[in-house]
Amino acid sequence: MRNRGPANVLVEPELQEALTLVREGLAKRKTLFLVGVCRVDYKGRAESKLGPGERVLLVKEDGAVLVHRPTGYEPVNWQPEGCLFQTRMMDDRLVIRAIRSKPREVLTLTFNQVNLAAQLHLVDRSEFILYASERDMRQAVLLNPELIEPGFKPITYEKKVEPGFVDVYGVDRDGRFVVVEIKRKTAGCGAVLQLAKYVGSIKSVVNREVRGVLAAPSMAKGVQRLLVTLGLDFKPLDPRKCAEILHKAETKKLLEFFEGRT
Amino acid sequence: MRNRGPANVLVEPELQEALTLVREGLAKRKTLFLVGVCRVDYKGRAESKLGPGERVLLVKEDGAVLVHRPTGYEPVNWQPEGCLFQTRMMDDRLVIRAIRSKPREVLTLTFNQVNLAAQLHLVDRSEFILYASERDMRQAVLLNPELIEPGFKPITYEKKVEPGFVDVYGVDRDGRFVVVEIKRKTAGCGAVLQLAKYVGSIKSVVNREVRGVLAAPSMAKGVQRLLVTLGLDFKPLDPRKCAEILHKAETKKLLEFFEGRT
DNA sequence: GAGTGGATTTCGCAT
DNA sequence: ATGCGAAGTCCACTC
Repeated sequence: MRNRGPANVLVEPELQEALTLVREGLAKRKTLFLVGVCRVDYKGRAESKLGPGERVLLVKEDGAVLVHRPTGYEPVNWQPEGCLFQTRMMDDRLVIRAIRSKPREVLTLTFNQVNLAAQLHLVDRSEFILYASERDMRQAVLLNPELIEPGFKPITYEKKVEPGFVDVYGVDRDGRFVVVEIKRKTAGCGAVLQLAKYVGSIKSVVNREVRGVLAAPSMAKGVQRLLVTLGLDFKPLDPRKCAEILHKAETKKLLEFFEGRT
Repeated sequence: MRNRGPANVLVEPELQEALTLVREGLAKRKTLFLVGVCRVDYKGRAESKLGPGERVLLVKEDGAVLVHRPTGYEPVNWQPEGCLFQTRMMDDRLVIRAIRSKPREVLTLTFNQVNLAAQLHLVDRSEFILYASERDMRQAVLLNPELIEPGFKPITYEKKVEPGFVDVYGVDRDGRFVVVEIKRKTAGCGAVLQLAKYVGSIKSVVNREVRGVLAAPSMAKGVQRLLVTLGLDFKPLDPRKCAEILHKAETKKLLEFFEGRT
């Protein structure tokens, strides 16, 4: 039943056996999975206590720790990547301690019983692609300014002005200042008012014409009227297209990197 | 090797076997654990793609889903509690789909290979106690206003005033308005200035005396002088004691609930 | 149901 | 290092 195949798995092991597996896994930087009855104590930025119960412990290859109860999206206790470990038997219990130094935080699990223990080496090199975060859309606009309009030249982004942060700030083909407000999804009145505030704020400083462009996949109903009233422009911007642009740029960068290496 | 003991565990199963275990686990509302090579696709508020690689899938008893890569605190993809599942074989691959209705989000895992599959029923009834979040401390003050001072009567909390939000707002034994600013840890100058701003803001509105009380476990050095200068008060407030108060209140509520039922 | 603020938020980037 | 804003944030709670 034990130590079979590439996955090192123990079912209903003695605590001492589990300890051996845990130590080996930590030493080899493998992914650890432990299910059993444990107490959990955390002390650091805050302090928490959790009495005995059956939980799932996941220790990742980078030292991240997750303790999950049988319900809920969030871990009940955790430790971010890069922490150090102590393991030992104490009073017939298996104690696993994960220590983070900055800030100082200690997470202690005390197992009375282990039902399942596994030590796994996971190979995972694929790239994760998320379409359509606002940040990505801004990046795409900076890479391909013509997404806004022909001749648009970005100057800065996340520019701080009085009411907040301008997504992208630049000049158009005629040299007029342009404030671009990007929204990941259908732009509502809030986005327009925000843009108008930025335009007004910059206008009052530079004392010449400033255009405002709202870039979003679509507008909520009534927003167009508001835009027209305030003299602002709208430019449809597809999050997925933005993601493609970024993906291509990333691929190009990788290619250049490897060209530079060969 | 299979279906042994209380934990139903499969090591290096055929996909069809894994499917059976997954379906049984979902039907019986058990905790599911799957390790294997899979693709992950998400579509909902955003959209993401992740090519093949070895990952850990955790499905909890309330339908929460977590997909973890071998590194990092956060799941690469997930689904909050309460989602529905579809499972099937397609082109010799095991497909697990977790669907959330509001907002509409679909998470699809396509396994080429399963290295480890487990179906577990976890019993976990212990109460999780977190000492000292600011929110908990505020709650403790509302439950036991004498933590601030004898005769203190809270009126509202999280009261919006010009510069931000007042933690607790009330009247003292003499009917004077009191603004309470709670800090979870040693209060610095920032807390005092924040409190002073709130006091000033409210004073300008009500046009009579307003006291300010800083409630925190301790003060940073120099803070006392600042408090005295600004005419504000300090009240030591122990986060752990607050946690105890909340714990007792919760217990009392439970008792009342069960009394009401019998 | 929408909106607001906290979180042991984490994460990433800019200063 | 520090600070700030975004996040498929989640989560609890008010309106």
